Amino acid sequence: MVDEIKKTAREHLATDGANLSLRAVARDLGMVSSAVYRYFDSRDALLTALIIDAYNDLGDAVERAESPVPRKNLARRWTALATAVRDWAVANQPEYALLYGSPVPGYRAPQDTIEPASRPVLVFARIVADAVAAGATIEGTSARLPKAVRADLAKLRGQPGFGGIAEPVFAKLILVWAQLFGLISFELFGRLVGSVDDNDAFFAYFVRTVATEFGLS
Amino acid sequence: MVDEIKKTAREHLATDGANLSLRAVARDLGMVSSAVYRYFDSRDALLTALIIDAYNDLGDAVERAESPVPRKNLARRWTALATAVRDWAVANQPEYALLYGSPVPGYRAPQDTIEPASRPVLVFARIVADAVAAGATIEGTSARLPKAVRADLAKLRGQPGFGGIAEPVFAKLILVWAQLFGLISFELFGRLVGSVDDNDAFFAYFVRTVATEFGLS
DNA sequence: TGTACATCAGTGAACGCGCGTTCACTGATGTAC
DNA sequence: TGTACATCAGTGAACGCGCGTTCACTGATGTAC
Repeated sequence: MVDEIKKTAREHLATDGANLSLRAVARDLGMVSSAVYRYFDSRDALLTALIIDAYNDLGDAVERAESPVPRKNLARRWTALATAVRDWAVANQPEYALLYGSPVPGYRAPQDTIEPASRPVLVFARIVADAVAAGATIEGTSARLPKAVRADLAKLRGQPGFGGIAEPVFAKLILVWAQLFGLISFELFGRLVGSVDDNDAFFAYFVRTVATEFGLS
Repeated sequence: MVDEIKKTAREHLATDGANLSLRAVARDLGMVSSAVYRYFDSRDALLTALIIDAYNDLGDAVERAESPVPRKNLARRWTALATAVRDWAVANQPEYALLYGSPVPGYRAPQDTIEPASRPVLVFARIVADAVAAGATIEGTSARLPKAVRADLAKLRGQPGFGGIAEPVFAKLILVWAQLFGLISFELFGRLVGSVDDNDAFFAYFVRTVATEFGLS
């Protein structure tokens, strides 16, 4: 039943975005609005459940795409990762907007969204770490990194999954990650209309340029 | 009076986001809700006015920052541009979310938002065109550009402001533009929390790396 | 096999609130003669 | 200088709708003896 409610709520995301109506969801299910309270404490609790599910769904998709690729084939691992993120975003636009668009007014994401939210970037970090270990030359890492940034990034080196990534590479990782999501947002939010029409081809090109920048092969 | 309404509506953007309430705005102004209809045809018309104003405000800020820089100093022009975009976004977060965040559910942006929306990227295009004219070497433009993308971008070459920018450079321009907004969105929407704390320093670093990639000096 | 009881998913009415939009109107201000 | 009139910003009530949340409840199902 919880799943039934979430499924219907997910459909409503498409039309209502984050101002999802609990009553409308109940109506669609043929129940009375108060019945939903047996399964979710409040509208925000339902929204949180949807957000966590969406993060995990994306995390699953990414890991499912990347893990079967041979560890040594770094370029294909990166391609699988990036493509999986975009494919998921295209297939689940309302969820993507919920996760990566404007914050929902008045909604504070609770702590338990953090872990699922970080799954895709951890996959990327592993690829980059493996590239570094394999001796890849990474472009755009030779500029003097400001002390403050270096200190910020140094804190993360201790965390599992980030070992071996030097600060300038880490900075590059974040910049490329922002680029990936910036590009997907541009595409989905209609900012490429009028310049790029073949989004598949453009994205593939982007993926290739990044592979080159990271010296992946 | 129109300005008064828009000013109050802008304040409401901060708390309500795009589901701005016309009645709440009227209430704040000490008028009755129907009075607003003397100035705006509907809630959507008010929203459109806010969007156009925001685009123009950003456009003004960008042009004001970039235009006093000597034409030959390409790196400083790019820095002025990028910094102006971010400064504006930081200072006007609700407006930024309205323009560059998730699309408003049920709202279709009318045609007259297009021209103001393109002002900042045109400034960037001019800088890139000047760099090309000055013989700069631009990184990440040597990969084979897919035919479909090449065709898409070729269409834009005829338009004023884009002359002289070859397709691979154009592709790079778009990718960097997506990166700029991706990074600003990450910062404002809280996705850098826990990795980068000193956002100013990190952004400055980003700006420098891009200047290098474009061979600006 | 039959009865008594507990569980619990879902009901229905209500609270108190908000919204966008319409419509006939008031009443102050400015203009024309 | 004084009167008649038009303009028009803003009013107030109403329409019809939606919302999240609460609360006492019904009634079917399953369990225990």
